[in-house]
Amino acid sequence: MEHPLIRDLRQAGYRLTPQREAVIAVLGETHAHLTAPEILRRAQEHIPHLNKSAVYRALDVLTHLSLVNPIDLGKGEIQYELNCLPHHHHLVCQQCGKITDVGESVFGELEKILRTQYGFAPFLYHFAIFGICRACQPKVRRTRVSLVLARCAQIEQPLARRATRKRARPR
Amino acid sequence: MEHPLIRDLRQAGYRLTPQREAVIAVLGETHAHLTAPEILRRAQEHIPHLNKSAVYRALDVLTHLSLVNPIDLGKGEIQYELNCLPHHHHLVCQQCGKITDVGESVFGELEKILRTQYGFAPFLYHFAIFGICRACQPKVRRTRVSLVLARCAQIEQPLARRATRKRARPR
DNA sequence: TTCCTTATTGCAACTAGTTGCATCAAGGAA
DNA sequence: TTCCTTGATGCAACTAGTTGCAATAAGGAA
Ligand SMILES: [Mn+2]
Ligand SMILES: [Mn+2]
Ligand SMILES: [Zn+2]
Ligand SMILES: [Zn+2]
Repeated sequence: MEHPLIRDLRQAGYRLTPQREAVIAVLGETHAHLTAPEILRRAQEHIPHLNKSAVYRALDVLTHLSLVNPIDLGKGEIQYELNCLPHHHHLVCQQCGKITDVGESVFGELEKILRTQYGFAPFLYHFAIFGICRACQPKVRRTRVSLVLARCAQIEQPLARRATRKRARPR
Repeated sequence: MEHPLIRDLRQAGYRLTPQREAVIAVLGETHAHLTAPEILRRAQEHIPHLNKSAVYRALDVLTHLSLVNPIDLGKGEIQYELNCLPHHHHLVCQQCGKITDVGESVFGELEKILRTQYGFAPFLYHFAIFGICRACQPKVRRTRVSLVLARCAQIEQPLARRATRKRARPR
């Protein structure tokens, strides 16, 4: 019988092509977060001369059908995963990089407010919420940064990327 | 006297360069959301031979200091704005594209939960929340899409981009 | 099964964004 | 004011992602 994602794709009026099938297969083979170039590379094991445009377009279609979630964990790359239940979200510490998974219930109240007060039906599939984890909060200097105050204690440390570059070539 | 953002930049140990000053000036001149290429173009009116790397790196620094917010409204481009108080967020309808601004209070309960249950201090500066607006909800077909059900009524319509391409060349 | 419509692909040319390294200059120290 | 340290820039070469168009093929109809 047919993969449920493929059924949904067809039901939405899209055609099933070997290219899309390969992308779905790659995403179905793992529960990890994959970048588009990674997906391209793996899908080429199924279809050797698969073009990158087809992959990007397939990911667009699947994302717009909410069959796939795009994820930005602040690493400077977008990752993709199948949209599975139950949904989960990630707390990303800007200081140490630690990622904590949380269930979908944290958005319960937000969803209620948006539905009742705004009549808006939100898609709360997979969020990355940036901030400072418990362990890092004492380490973060209590600098007052312009308009963003107390409530949002600020980071003072240079970017991970820049720091890396620095260490790599101390001259 | 000194611009507060520049004071914050210095206080965090970064140097003030004409390049960074130009980027800050461009963002300060407008309250609109600007893309990196737009910022580059405008900043080159201040510094004609300004290099794009400097702009991207300046935006990185300002973002990591939370002086600037990067914004993804689902248009396939990242926009930037100064991080001003009071914070606001956007509800983006996936069906008609309508964008509704909401205040920061919608995240009140979420922030409380993350702080008390997880000890996590979130940065809730500027979010885009995707979903379906009140007006579009009747239009959205009640298709059951794989694992994502009832609660998350699904979109069946092709992407805006692809639709455009389609209309543009009906052959 | 064959045909037809048109969605989808591959491709090429493009824009966006990243990175390593040599050079430059901000800004603190003397 | 001059010097020095080292953070920041410019550049070039790269990867990531987008787009218009001609060719292809999915899948419905006959
Ligand atoms: Mn995840
Ligand atoms: Mn905004
Ligand atoms: Zn941390
Ligand atoms: Zn709408």
